[in-house]
Amino acid sequence: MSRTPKNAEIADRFEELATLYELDGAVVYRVVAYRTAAKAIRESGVSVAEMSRQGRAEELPGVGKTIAEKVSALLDTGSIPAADKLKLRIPVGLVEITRIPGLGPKRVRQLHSEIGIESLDDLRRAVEEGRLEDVPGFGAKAQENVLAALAEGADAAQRPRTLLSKALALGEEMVECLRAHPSAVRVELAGSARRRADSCKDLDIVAATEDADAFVSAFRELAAVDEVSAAGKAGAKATTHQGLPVDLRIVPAESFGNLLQHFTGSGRHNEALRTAAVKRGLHVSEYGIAEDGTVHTCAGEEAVYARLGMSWIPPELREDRGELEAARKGDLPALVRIDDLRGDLHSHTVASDGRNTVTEMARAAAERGLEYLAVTDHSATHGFGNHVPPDELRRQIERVAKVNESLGSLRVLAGTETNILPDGAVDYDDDLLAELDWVVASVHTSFRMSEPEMTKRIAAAMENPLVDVIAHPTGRLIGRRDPYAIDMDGVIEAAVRTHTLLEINANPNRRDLSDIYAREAARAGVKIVIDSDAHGAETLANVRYGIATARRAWLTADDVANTRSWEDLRALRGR
DNA sequence: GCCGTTTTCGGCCCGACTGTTTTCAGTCG
Repeated sequence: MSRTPKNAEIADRFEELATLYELDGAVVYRVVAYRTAAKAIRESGVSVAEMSRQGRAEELPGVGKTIAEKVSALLDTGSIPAADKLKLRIPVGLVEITRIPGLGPKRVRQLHSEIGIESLDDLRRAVEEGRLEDVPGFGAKAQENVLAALAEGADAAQRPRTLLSKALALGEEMVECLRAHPSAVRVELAGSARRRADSCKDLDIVAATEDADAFVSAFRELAAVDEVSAAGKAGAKATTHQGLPVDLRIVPAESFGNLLQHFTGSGRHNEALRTAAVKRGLHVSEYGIAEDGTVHTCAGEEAVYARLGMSWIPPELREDRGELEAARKGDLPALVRIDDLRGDLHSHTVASDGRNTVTEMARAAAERGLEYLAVTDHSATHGFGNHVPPDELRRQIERVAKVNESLGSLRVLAGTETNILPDGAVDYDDDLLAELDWVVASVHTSFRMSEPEMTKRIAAAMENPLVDVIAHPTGRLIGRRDPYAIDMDGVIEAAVRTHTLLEINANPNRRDLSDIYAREAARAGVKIVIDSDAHGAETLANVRYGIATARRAWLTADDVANTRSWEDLRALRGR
């Protein structure tokens, strides 16, 4: 690899290696070890390539001497010798076949050894020619399944995920309706929606009820529910009109806590939780905690964690990123809450591409209980919506001053979201920027620069003492656009040096910084700003998704700059 | 292959579902 590979690229290579080992029949624990390492590499907030060069790769959980050496080899030579060797024996086409649901490593191996399948094309021909029937264990159903998967295309296994905002809107509405049902005892949203992940594969609802049949009937009748594929006393499976699968589980009230804990996940969190429990002689499942043949059930989640010797863990932290150890030691952070926010420092008005006036936005912010709102319309070279040329920005400053005279306690800050040009300059003169209360800078053009160029570009903007915060620092759109090539370690370093703040943009499509990067930035001492980037009064409420990301990033109120009064916040800046 | 509130060696989460091997291995979440 000639340039520095990203964590995701390194992780992909180890995922592939894990599958190759799996196809080769290696012991499952070795395979699991590679998958665990791949996940740690993918989720590292700092560059694993850089860590490896510093000889620090083994600091990653699940990365030991062997895998650290393989990372190093990958960086030096562009490939992992063990993978090259395996590929001589195992066609890489088999790796693709394992992505077909129902076809795991054992059965794919069998296809290879029995009838010489080496690729998806081979598999298609074999089914068409009826040769699958020669393979023991492959009946009519298996052939049907393979044909269906092939018909859906290579990406069949990668179903589109639903953005958290959409999943939550549906899930919360359903839960609210179900709670209103007379037989409802407890109803909670579980799964990735409860953990506030970026996106959700499905919705999980856990309920305790006095009349399961009536409750399931009510579930079938929910406005959001389209098709119900299975229903019984234990729950139901359905799909919403948007095609989002919903899983309802009905459980006895006395073990509601066990089930809620189990179905909230994540899988990794539960796995780590159970591994640790086994060492204390406890066996955890969704039905209870078994100890010496006795199964203890828990009505609430707190009791589950308490029995395992730790404090209750907020769902946003349940990703096996150190939360279990912290909970055992009583070291969990006091996560930032939406009520901690005292201001919003990124919003738009009709001056650029917003839908409301300064006054309307200010009133809406005041109604949300905020003390200050920065109006930060797009700058002169924005390229879509209305431009705000320097003269117009000066008029906006006057407008803001007038609104402040007529308004109650909320303070409107005159600001801008100025463009970071390809050379790192911003597109207003310093004289004008100096007249503003608050300057947001961000990238909206020339996304396809090389990583060093993009990093240099953003660092250069941070060097300008009048730039207070970098908005949506990676430019990602969840599920639609990858982050632009950028070295976040370099950006964080520059932020520390220049006292520039970094934003968690709360737009549910962005949530940028991500939880991973926000955690890394805060660890490095960078203060984080959580902004709505509202383009209308109603989207000021989007800060909830920014708070969700911040909580997933382990941030406390102190880590978040806009939990402070405006006077305290302005003192944090690099000006 | 990794790791240490039983361990530097010997373990490594738990249960449901599926298809088809009539007793369970493989796969999945």
